[in-house]
Amino acid sequence: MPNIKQIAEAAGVSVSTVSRVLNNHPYVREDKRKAVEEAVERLQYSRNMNAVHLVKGATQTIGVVLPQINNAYFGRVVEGIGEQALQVNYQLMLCQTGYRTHEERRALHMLRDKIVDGLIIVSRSLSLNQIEKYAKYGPITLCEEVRGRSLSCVYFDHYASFQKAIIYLWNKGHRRIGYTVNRRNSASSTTRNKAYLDTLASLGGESRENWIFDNCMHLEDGARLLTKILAMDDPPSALLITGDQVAAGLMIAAHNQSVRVPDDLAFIGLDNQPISKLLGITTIDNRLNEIGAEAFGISYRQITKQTDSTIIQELGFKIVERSSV
Amino acid sequence: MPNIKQIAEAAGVSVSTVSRVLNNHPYVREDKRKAVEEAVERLQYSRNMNAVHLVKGATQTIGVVLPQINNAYFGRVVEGIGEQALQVNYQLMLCQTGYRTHEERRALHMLRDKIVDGLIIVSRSLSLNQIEKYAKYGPITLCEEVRGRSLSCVYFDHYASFQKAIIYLWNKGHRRIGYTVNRRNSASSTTRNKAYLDTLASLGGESRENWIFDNCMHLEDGARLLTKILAMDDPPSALLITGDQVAAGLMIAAHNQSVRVPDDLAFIGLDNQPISKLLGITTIDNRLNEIGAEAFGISYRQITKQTDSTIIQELGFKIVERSSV
DNA sequence: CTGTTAGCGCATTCAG
DNA sequence: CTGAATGCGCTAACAG
Repeated sequence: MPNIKQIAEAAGVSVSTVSRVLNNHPYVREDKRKAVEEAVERLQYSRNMNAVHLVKGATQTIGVVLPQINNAYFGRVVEGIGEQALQVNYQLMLCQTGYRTHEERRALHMLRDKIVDGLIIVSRSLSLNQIEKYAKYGPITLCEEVRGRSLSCVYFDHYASFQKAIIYLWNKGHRRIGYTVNRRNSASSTTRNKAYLDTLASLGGESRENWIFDNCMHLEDGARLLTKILAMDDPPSALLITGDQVAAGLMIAAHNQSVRVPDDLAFIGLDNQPISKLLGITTIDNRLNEIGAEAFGISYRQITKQTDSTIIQELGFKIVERSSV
Repeated sequence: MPNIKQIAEAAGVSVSTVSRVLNNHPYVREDKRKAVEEAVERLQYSRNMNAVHLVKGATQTIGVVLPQINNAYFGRVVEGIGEQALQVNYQLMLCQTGYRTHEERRALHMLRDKIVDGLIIVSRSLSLNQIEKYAKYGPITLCEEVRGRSLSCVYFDHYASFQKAIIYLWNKGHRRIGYTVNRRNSASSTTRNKAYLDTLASLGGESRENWIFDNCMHLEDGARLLTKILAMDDPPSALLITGDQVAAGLMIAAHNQSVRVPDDLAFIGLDNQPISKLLGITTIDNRLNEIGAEAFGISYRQITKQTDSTIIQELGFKIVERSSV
């Protein structure tokens, strides 16, 4: 592998001239440019980007932190990030954490150690305090609502969406409303719980602790959920399911066990995944692709100094009516 | 951000000594080591990994090339890759290509330009000839059968699995057997077509061009497929569906339209995804996670020079009997 | 328009 | 066990 110096020699110019043609600078005489291009071609030269990264102090790479890549929810978000990254020639470094704080910290270190120029944290275990410590090394964007910190974020309003969904169920006649969460102690779960309690209180409805179901993340969890509900003395008549995968699992299991939807059990999903359409599940479209796309946009603008302050961006949502309620 | 030189000064030692403690070298006097560690702590020092990458000529990063990340098939493979990478402290660079050769080439350039130490190509559009040109820059591993080239691979036997599945359907009494493919002109599709023709010929069965359905990749494609089949004069009675997402879409659509499975239409899926279990779809378990894990292992061994020659590895598969046949 | 030169930050010989 | 010196490959300021 030749280096820039050898190209310079071969072309009979200086290294700076080579660098100039490599970087498409103007003000290079045409014959010298040709000579360099010829030498590059002949010697099969290619830049060592690590040297470029070192001298530029940037890598054109942003890190994406998420618990697992093989997941419909995260997949959509990353897809959104990836599409935007492509547009501006940025690379994506994937950090699969499994919600282990050790791995999340490793990702943060990549920012500190200049392996990535910025970080998008799609979901996390680490506290915001821990994360914020690394903000001085580069822009960090979270996919959840974060205020009053040196962290940017893009999110959709969990509170409002829950509220709207509960009212929707209420207006359809449901009075025994429950919901599922992915992890009970996550930031969004806290918000949702508040929305649940507030909204039912304001409607004069009842909320029950045992109508809240934890650890619902995957398809199988939906099937498990049905089993649990069927065994209850006081089952809810309607559920907010935070994720269409779980909703799909629930729908299929209901079918298998001849539980009628929505008559015996009604529910509303989340994410508007393709499967919810096929199964006729009423869901909330929260524009996951856009969340990813915006998260990248924010990081990018900050990296390229188009803006200095942290950015807080909320995206809208809407209920997609189908036939599970 | 301090650099190694400033740490050396602060600790009253030379840069080489700092470098030694940073890299856990033996033969550093305890008091000097302490002094360095103290300085690192106090000045909040962290290495600029780009400098390390430059001097070491490696980045501990491998690139993963795939058309789209938001996909159950690729998700499983990447998950397998990621888990292994974590074990040995390697990073993953994601290259979402959308099967655009331009983007695939960009990934190849990352190898050439020393951004990544190796490449795993999960699926591609580019020809093997094009890809092979880059093998001199670092190990490239494909997730498909490739022989007689300077490329490694890990795969499961499409031919044998198709053969076995067809015989399985045949033994269940089916005589009108068709199949679906993702992209008609991909490497695996060619192999499958051969297996289809060979096996049916050897059984004395019939194979028909219009029993082969192209562009079947996603859930929705399964629903579309059913519509197509229902409109045929001579529909197949059984199908090999190359992907459980498509099989799931087909199953759900069949349910919605009161098509009885397996009586009116039987089929066997592929990938043994969670949804196939829930829907009772007979499928082929081709160990996608392991394909990813092995692909990483191969790359890793080659990068670390534990082996020199290209590696060709085949993984087994088995039919998982459920109730769609 | 072009070449010289001084770094970017670190690892690593080679003497001692 | 330690430090001085060299080089990894490239960019950019500077002087011409």
